[in-house]
Amino acid sequence: MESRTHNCGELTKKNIDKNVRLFGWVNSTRTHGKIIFIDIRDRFGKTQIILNTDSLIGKGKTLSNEDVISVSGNVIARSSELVNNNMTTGEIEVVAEELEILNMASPLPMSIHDRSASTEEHRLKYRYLELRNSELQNNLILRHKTTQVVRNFLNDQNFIEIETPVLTKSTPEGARDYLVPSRVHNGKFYALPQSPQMYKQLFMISGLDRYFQIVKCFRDEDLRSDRQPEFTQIDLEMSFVDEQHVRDLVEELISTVFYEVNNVKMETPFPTLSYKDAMKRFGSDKPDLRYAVELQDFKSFSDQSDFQAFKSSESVNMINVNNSDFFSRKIISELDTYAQSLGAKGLAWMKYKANSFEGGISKFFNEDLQNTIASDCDIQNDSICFMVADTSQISLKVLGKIRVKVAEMLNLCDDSVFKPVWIVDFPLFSWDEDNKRFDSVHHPFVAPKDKDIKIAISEPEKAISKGYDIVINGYEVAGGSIRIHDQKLQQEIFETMSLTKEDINSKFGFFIDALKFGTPPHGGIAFGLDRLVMLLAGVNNIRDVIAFPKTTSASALMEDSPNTVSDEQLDDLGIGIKENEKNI
RNA sequence: GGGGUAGUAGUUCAGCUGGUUAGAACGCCGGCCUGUCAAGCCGGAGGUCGCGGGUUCGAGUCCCGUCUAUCCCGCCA
Repeated sequence: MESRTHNCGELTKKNIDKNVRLFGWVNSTRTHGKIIFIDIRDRFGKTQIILNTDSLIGKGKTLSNEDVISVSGNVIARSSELVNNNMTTGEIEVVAEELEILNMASPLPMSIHDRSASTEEHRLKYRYLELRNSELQNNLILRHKTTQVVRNFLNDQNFIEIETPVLTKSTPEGARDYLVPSRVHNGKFYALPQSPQMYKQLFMISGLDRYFQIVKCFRDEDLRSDRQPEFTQIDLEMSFVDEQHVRDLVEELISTVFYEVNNVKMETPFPTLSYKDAMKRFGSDKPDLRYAVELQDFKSFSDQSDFQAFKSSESVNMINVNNSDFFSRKIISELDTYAQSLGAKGLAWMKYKANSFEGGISKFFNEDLQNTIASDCDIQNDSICFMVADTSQISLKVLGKIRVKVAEMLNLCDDSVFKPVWIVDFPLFSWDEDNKRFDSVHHPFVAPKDKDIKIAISEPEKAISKGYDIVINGYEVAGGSIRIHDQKLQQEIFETMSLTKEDINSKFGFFIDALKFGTPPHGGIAFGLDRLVMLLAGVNNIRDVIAFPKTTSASALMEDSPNTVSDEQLDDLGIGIKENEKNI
């Protein structure tokens, strides 16, 4: 095969009169009898080819889209009226001397120029074709750039990249594990890692000091637009640090990534919110700070009103947004339905126009009270208030989701703006009402604040952790903590979570054992790479930044996995499938 | 596990309160055309209306079930 002299995206006026050879796919052909235009495409771009001799035209007529061709010819300038400013190569064209069809393509089952012209089901089945689309290719290139920047940055900071096992051990905490049956040990199973948590802590015990890895993790839980069953973490851990050391490094890493990949300058230090404040002000532990709307405590006002339904509620919160005219009966009703689907009894509202409240529940508030509310809550004319009354937890959570929904409806989010925020001071434990026991808010290895070490055991619900999350534009992009390095405390934390001594020993025994042989203070963080790239790419779907993603039911439509296996394979593993589970 | 939306030609969609032979665009096949750039013009082929059942003289349309995709709740230490 002849050598390619240039790719399809690099020829410019500088190459005029050069003889070149291009390889690529037929992007489109335009036949005009005695002249044929072909756009030849590769990953780097498109170039217009001219066929204008009888033999080339004969060959050109047989071309169809996506045929793979090789063209050699001369680069010529286009006259000014023929320049195509939409193409980087639009100032030139190549007059073909030779055209070779390397491989003909069958008609494609989908358009590669317009992704929206096919259903996602169809696009996933022919993902290798969808990946010819430049938008999707750009996302993968962006992902590549991101990991390159991360590797360089961490390498410069003395981190070393170390791999951890993929066949590992199931643990009782956390998400459901993906299991891999063992042939050699019939009846036993490996688990795929939910994260390399214990391994990276063991690296610190080993004295490796600074570790990172860009690594696949697996969680067998139900999916969302920002969740895949297998996803990639940028995982890192460092020794002899406290929260501020990790956070400083992570801020530098993030701002370096955003600057080098997207040319976006981020201000450091990032703002910080306590978990408590985040819930109170935004009704979420992953608030989108691109819009200023905040929740307000409305209980003291509603208690003075005649609205009985609110008086009996533990908590009433309110958000206020502009553009009251946008909120028609229909839109309000949609929001009410949404609020109810989230567990609220309903969504109350009233509009503020010409210095008084109207509609919704406004009639329960007398004029004096209305004036007090307007001034105390800083209500502007032509705005609307939404209120949810319930337990504090439900009221905040539901209104937090309404806040996001309303911002979406009003287009308050600018995708070119990035607002990072640290969420800190999480509780160490949450009470699991179903199982009547304490559960880690992050995971069992998170250290309590120094002042809370004692109460972590005596009054677990009051202890605050050394955990921290990074939230950007409403997405939890990274989460980490300072870890427990004291063996006794680790043991006690497990016991606080009502794990039996046997369970602790069989699941975590090796790890607790390791802690006693000289464990340095250490901590780290893990980024969701897919979500980070999602933000950088300005898309709101994790599948758009993954080459071969799975559907929301965790199947792969292209290769049709998961799939059944032969009886021989099952026999080897000592596994039988229950009859009623077959063929479904 | 629960709720919403969608499934009709190769692809994306239209198809009204049930009624003759299920339409359009793009793609495909054939023809015309020397300046197009998602080229244009003329002609043609192409359908198990997701699947199963029911109601009806008659179902793409109504009812029940089911499958798939997607969004959300639960879930995701």
